[in-house]
Amino acid sequence: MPKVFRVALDTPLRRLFDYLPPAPDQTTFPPVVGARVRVPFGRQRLIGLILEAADSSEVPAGRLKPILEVLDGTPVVDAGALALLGWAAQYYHHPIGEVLSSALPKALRMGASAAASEERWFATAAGVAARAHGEPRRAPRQRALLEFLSAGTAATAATLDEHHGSWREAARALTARGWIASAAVAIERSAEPHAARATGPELFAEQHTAVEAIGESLGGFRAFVLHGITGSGKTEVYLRLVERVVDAGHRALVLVPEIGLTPQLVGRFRERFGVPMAVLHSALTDSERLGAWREAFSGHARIVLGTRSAVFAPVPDLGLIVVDEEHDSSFKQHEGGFRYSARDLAVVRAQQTGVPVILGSATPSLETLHNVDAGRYTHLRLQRRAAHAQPPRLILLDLRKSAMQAGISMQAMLAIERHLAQDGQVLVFLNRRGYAPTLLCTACGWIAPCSECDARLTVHLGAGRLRCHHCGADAPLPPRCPVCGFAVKAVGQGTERVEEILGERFAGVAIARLDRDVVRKRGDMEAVVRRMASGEARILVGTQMVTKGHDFPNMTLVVVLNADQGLFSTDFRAPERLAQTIVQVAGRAGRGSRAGEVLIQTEFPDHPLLQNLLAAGYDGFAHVALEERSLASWPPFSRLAALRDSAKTREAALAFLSEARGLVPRPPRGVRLLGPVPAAMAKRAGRYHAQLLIESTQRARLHGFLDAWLPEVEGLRSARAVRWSLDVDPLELF
DNA sequence: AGCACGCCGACT
DNA sequence: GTCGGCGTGCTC
Repeated sequence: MPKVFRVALDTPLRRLFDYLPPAPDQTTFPPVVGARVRVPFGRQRLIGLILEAADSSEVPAGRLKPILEVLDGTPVVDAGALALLGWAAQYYHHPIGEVLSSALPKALRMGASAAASEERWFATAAGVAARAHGEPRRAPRQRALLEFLSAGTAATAATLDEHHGSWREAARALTARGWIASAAVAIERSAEPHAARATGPELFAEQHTAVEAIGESLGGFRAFVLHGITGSGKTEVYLRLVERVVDAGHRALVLVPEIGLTPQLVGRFRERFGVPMAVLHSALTDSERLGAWREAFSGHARIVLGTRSAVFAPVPDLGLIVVDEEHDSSFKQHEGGFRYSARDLAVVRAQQTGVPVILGSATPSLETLHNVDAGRYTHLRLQRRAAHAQPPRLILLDLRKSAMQAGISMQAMLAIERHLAQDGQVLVFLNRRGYAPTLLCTACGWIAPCSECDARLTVHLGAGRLRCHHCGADAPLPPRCPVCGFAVKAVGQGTERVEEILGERFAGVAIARLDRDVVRKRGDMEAVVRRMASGEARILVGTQMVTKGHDFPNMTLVVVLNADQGLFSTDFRAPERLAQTIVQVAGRAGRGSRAGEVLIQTEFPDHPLLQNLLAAGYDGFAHVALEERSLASWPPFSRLAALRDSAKTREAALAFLSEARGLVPRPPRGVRLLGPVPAAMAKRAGRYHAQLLIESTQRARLHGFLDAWLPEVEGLRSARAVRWSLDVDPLELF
């Protein structure tokens, strides 16, 4: 046996810890790489993962402690998963222990068994003998239970529930006398026969070409961009390929954005395939998550479908990875310590595993399109819409020349009226929830501020509250100005107010709203979707949430109330986000046989971005945007990392980053440090935020620099006074 | 990150 | 006289 085991622990320390083998004992498994261990750590006992076995340690022998217990007989993290997690730890410059722990469900980190097991009850030899003598004589329930357990094989709790009602008390009494016992037994799942499954629709030529191209690559790595306009049938392409993979006895991993993992999508997969599926998303409870992980780990699930963190799910004999809506920002973890891109890691995983990966989107990210240009990804297009669907017509409405009613122009109102009269449904898109973004005093000009953020409080009229959308602060809506006592008024529009205005204007027409305030719990979103699908509601008002997933064949008009947020942002990604949002929301129109109309309200109808998007579509936009990125040397033509921090004062936040920068008065060739600067919204939730950008045109240079620099940054005294984090490939810059 | 140890203010 | 503030140091 190796003399020491190197263990990764869930601490921010960037190193492994060496332990001696456990004392010989029947209760512990032999230690192997990939198994969990319980170890002493300072005064604590932690669960970690064995990453290496070695014959010697740098640590003086006297300081080494033995492993207390090995929790797994076989690795819970196999060599393939370790390779991916190791890659991620290096690339995102994050401690391996924390990276590993983000890949394992909480229940496993707490010591739960990796294999599903269930409690089984059986009669002991003493029990069988006792029963033969007619025991127990005076307890009929106990006698019935003992008789039942003596007769057959070990019974599950479910079986006993069925035959003996409330049997637990009798079981306790029999257990006390040593006549019966229970044990946790691993659940053995028989391979389920492939149930009958639905056959898909016939493929269009383009879909067929895509399926064939990707199908030919099964068995080896290749990255495909499935670039298909909304309604062109990307999902059908995924389904066909997943089918091939599953039929060949392999397994598929499908990643979807946070909001995209709807019961609708899960239902579509379930209907299609009569095979077990594991579904992983953020709304699961710890035990549900453990259950889904076990389904994946055991190989019982043939398809693993999940959001961001599912990229780390165990999938034995993986044959294909799909990333749907690859441009979606929810694939990038942007909070907490370990900030990774599940889309990028999916490509790495596919490469390491030697399987194809499909990145699907109607609006691929510029990074992805750049990879196409560079020849790294294969571009497959779906340009035809299903059935006889026509592409929607996009029209800019000049707000400067329009009479307005609470943010809605007269032309838009008339168009809504017209489409309703023709039995169409209407989508009104506004990326701002609540009733109004501002509460203003009409006398003294006071504006309700958040005391903890550099932001205004949003009016939520229905709830009668003022809320901060940045820190969650929540206060009653004041009836009068707290400063001068005069009347206050809500200024500007949110979805709640738009719903109200449209309700007044189109009395008798049912209106549905879809935003984070409406969708609070499971099933809320489906309820809204059902109201629209049934035709009961005919106008849908919503935020970003409406851009994902749902098809309303009767939706003939889309109104974008405000396209201007983002036209003049300092964030270099703002135009990309705006173009994606407009194209995605426009794609909601006209999916049936009727042509759709899309009205975009703007004060800047001549803005090149909008003009270009209308004239040349998303492709034209992307082409120009990539040129601009290239000229300015922004990603994907350079690589970025952001060192961010927050502190109780602005000075402290800036001081740490300045010191960090001061460590390298002359950065290495090809690496630039930009900042530090306060964040755009410097104060958030009572803390001051700032950031320092690190830029390089070459990835290797950037990472080489970070490798050398970060340990020094970590050691700074001022690092203790702030909360800091490193974000590699940041999406949001300010 | 935890969790200790270690010295200086307001309370039973 | 103690309870407790968070500065500093360590974890195989």
